[in-house]
Amino acid sequence: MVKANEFTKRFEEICAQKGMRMTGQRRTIARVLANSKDHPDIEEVHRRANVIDDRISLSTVYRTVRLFKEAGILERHEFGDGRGRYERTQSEHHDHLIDVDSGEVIEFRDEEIERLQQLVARRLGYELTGHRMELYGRRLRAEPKPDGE
Amino acid sequence: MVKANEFTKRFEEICAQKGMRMTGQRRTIARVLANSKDHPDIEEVHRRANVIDDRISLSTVYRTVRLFKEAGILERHEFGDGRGRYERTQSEHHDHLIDVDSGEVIEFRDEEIERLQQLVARRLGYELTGHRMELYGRRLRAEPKPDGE
DNA sequence: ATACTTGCAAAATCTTTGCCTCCGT
DNA sequence: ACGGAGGCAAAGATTTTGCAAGTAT
Repeated sequence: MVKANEFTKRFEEICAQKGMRMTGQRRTIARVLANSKDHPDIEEVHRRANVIDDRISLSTVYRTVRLFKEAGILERHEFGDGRGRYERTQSEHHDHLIDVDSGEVIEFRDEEIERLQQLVARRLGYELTGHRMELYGRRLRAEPKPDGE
Repeated sequence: MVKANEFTKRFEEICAQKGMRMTGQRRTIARVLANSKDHPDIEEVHRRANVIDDRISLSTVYRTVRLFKEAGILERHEFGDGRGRYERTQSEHHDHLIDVDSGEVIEFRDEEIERLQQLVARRLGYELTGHRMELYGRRLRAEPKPDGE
């Protein structure tokens, strides 16, 4: 919730800047994404937006999410299942570890890996412009962890 | 070409083992994949297979590729464009760097990153079962490299 | 009032599946 | 001959788009 307003504010700036209109639908979708701490797919964003306003169509969610993505304030991931999963861009980049049994997604950041990726790219004659990394794993032991799904 | 026969042979073993039939289509598709050093999508596999035998349908390519994938002798990647890209499983795992300008795919392997991925997973309480890593980059300078695409 | 947005339905992609025929064993 | 395999077309799943109507500025 801390950076939620920041997300919405930044989006409003971008809208104003590009002559795009700040509509109720966009505001709602921005709010949904700003408050999402997980990685919802489009259907899920649609579902959550519809809790606030059930007159938002799936197309609009697709179109709005595309806007956010193009504005760089939203990132798209793919975690194995076919559809795209979205998450707002954070100041600190991070990667994901997916629990192959539960589907749970854990975020992490490893400076050393980040550094090595730059290095590998340079060694191959490239300037790194981005990367995707997902680790898939199975929980070790049964540490007490009450949450299901 | 070195391991091409190995791929086909292994597939024939798997077929025999599971009571699956060694058909002309499968043989052809296996041959195409065995000889592909790049990362063709299904359409491309279909196209290449049709050069050898134009009576292979797209469905069959999909079905056969799925078989290969399930048998573990073929890997599926996604390099940003929506469709799946395939490559036969190599003895040595490797990752990919995608040239964001040309789409060219460069394979590489970095032991240190591999090691760190294991470490990160374990640190988070997981046993690493797999991973996906793609670097996206832009070529530095114009080093003499004769091949275009 | 203008032109950006939306909803809806249709279309576009990529992939899977039903069904009947065909072929490997 | 039996049952797996293939071709074809239809169906699925996800995402995009055309168009007429609605709305922010």
